[in-house]
Amino acid sequence: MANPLETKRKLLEAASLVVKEKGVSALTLEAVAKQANVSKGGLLYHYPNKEALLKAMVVHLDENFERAIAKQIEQSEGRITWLEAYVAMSFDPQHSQIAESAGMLAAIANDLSLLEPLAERYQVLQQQLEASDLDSDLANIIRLAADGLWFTELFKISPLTEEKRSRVLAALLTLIKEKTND
Amino acid sequence: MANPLETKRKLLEAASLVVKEKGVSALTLEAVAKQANVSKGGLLYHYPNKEALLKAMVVHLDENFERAIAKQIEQSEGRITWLEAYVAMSFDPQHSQIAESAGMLAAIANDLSLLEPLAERYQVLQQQLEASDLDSDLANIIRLAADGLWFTELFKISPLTEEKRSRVLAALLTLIKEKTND
DNA sequence: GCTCATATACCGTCCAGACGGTATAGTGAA
DNA sequence: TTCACTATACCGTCTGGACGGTATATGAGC
Repeated sequence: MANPLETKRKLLEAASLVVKEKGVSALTLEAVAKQANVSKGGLLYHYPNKEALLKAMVVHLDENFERAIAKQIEQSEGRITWLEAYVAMSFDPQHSQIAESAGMLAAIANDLSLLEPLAERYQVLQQQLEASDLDSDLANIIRLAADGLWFTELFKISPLTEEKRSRVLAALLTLIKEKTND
Repeated sequence: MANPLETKRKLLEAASLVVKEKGVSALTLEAVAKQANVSKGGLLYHYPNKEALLKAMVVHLDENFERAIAKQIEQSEGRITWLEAYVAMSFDPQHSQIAESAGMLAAIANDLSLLEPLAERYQVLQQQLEASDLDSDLANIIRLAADGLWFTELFKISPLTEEKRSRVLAALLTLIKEKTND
């Protein structure tokens, strides 16, 4: 104990777990504290109010996503582009089901403005897009398709089967390759 | 008075307005009743509990969307396909900002399972898609892109300018036309 | 055409419980 | 002594919803 960063991480993960298992409406300070094996006072020591906790969840989600993309690009030693990594990431069941997306749900439930850090980040992503060799409109379409899949899966309203999913992913990646530099 | 359907409609619209203006967390029975100029008891008479109200909101959203698509197809006298109408609908600022989308936010906040009617409907939409003349993977991509735009706008995390928006829409429609029947 | 019962469409109040947040006293490690 | 907590008690507020009451409409029986 006496490691504040570790405790904070524990609290964030606990919060995500609560949302994942019991839904956003069950995300109370007490529930999070209990899940993290921390007292309510302890939780409030690190996050002075609920909003601070929610903000941290959103930031955490964003950082995770970006870290994952960067890692993919790095591992490929520069052979895949940012857009490809973004698409692949969005289609990765492992990632799209990751508990951190709970932060998004929680933010929506409590206050849409909590998503603002995400919106800011999106503007940077948009610049990445425009800077790519791809036709800008097509790049946008592809990005939106990736987002569409991510959202529909998050809300469980996508009827895409596992097989169709990977076919669509392949089609998207082909589209990127085909249209680059012409 | 004494027109239950009218009152129900009023309540649904009031609920959407509350969400739109004050956010999901402000969607209380009292707030809705007040906005609709109905007593709380009156609200409870029509929707016996909060969940019933939320369900009605989701169904309302779904019906509106489908009606709008059907109308578009009808007005074009069969010259535009279902997918085209779907895409156009999703890109229509008028519609994407329509208050009814509030039902979705409210459902997310309270219980994701309230979105189930939407999920069922999506399966029908999916069949419409597969039945089109378009290559199935491409059709899915286009549909996902439309969804992606809708969601990112709903959550206000899309940096697409008005101009870029219409360019992307045009590109999507061209894509549909180009690839139909080859 | 009048009476009376019943159903519909509400109104307004009240309450138990939950929740966010505060306060306080104490503990154990560095 | 300070940091990083634990444990518990408590407060004020809000919320869903139960409840009892009321006005109007409908319709049956005479």
